[in-house]
Amino acid sequence: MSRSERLLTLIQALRRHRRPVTGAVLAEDLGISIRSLYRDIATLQAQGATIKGEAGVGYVLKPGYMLPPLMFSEEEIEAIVLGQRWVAERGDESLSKAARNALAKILSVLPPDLRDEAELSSLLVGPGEPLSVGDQELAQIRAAIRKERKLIITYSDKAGETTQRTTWPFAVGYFDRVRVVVAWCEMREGFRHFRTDRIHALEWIDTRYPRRRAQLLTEWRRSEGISGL
Amino acid sequence: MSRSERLLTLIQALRRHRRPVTGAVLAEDLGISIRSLYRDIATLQAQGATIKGEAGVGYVLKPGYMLPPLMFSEEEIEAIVLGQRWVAERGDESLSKAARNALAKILSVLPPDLRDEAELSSLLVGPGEPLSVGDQELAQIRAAIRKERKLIITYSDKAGETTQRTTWPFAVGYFDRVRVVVAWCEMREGFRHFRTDRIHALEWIDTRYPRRRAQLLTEWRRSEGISGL
DNA sequence: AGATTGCTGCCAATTTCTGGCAGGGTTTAT
DNA sequence: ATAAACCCTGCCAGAAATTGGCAGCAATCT
Repeated sequence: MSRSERLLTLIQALRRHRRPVTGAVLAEDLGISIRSLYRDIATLQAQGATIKGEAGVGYVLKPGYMLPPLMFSEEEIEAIVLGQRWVAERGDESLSKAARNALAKILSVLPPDLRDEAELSSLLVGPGEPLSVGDQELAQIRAAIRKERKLIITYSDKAGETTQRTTWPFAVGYFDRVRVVVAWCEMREGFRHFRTDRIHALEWIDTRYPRRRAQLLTEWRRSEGISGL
Repeated sequence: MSRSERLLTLIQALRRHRRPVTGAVLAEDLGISIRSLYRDIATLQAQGATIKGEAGVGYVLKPGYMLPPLMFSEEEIEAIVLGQRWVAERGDESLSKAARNALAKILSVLPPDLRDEAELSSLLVGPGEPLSVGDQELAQIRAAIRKERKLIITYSDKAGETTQRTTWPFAVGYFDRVRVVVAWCEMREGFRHFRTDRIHALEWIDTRYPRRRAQLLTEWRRSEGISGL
């Protein structure tokens, strides 16, 4: 196994363990000595991987995605740049920032001539309608989704009636003018859609909901007759 | 210089030359022997780079972007997935395909557990308004922009008057419901915006327009009072 | 036909990588 | 406070990979 392959294997090994892992265990996994492991960790860190090593504890990998070298066509890069510009323009503040960071990371590794090319990429995103109310809460909602946490929301439906519901949020739909939270509603015992601009209040309760997000998503898709992706 | 650095340098060296370059020249550039160069080329090809070598001619790199290993945070990957889904949904056919390919490339290199996570990413893009007319031509327009070629368009303005104009297209703006081609108009001697759904006919003439795309873009930005990006 | 160039196998010299050791520093547990 | 576990670095000899030269074949261009 080449060294560069091994580095990817190391990332995956780190990811498998949620709790801190000692270097000795990782070295055993990879079939290398501790000394080499330290060198590999250092190399990964130099490449931008966020591996934290604590004396007396072990290593933890800050959740993230390490991508190996990749080749994209011109048009694929155009699609990526355009997509990130759209998210930067239309996403909530936190997601927008992530999009700008991701784009900056990609651009920063391109040779200067290509970077200019991509920065000046000719695909532009027009400003959207002013952000609908409730966009600030979107970051919170996305966090709840990622952590599979229950969310109590105060919601006004189309008829104007306001209710308070405990929900299991698992997706956000981005439409041109509105964002919609897709969730299981405990009150109605069914899937419900909530426009973010009709959500008045959000309460995060630190309780994990009893189902897996992915499973809810596929079930909801089936119930709505939406094919995969 | 480590080998992996050198491989990136090689990509850049290949890109600088538009015409085929012989291995001997590249080896000279990098300060390595021909023999090692052949090995480096093979390694890059194995990593997905599209380098074509023809006996008696030399090497050419199919235009594209080679990215070194990159680390993204969870949120950054969410932004990328969402962005590509948006482009896949809203872009013209060719760009949409590029977005799907780019996404597939990224997903394919993730370890299985993360791939599921990303595939099932909870950020969804709603279907847009039905694609405005003229979307088929967008791929052509983008190609003209990339190659800095003149474009003769038959256009109906807001008042309904139809004219034929020779234009130098340099950007496309993506709005919620319309796409707008930004171009220098020879007839009006100024920057003009053309909604794609009001373009009736397109004629590609294989003449390069006399200005650089990037320069047109920055000038147009200044004239419109738009800050960079 | 001859020149140019891509491409592969082989092998010795060179360079890099590796693993063990020794020692220092920090955190956790007792 | 002491001990144990662990991260981290420098050093060095042995192991492994890389490199460059050579020889030879195939495809392409003039």
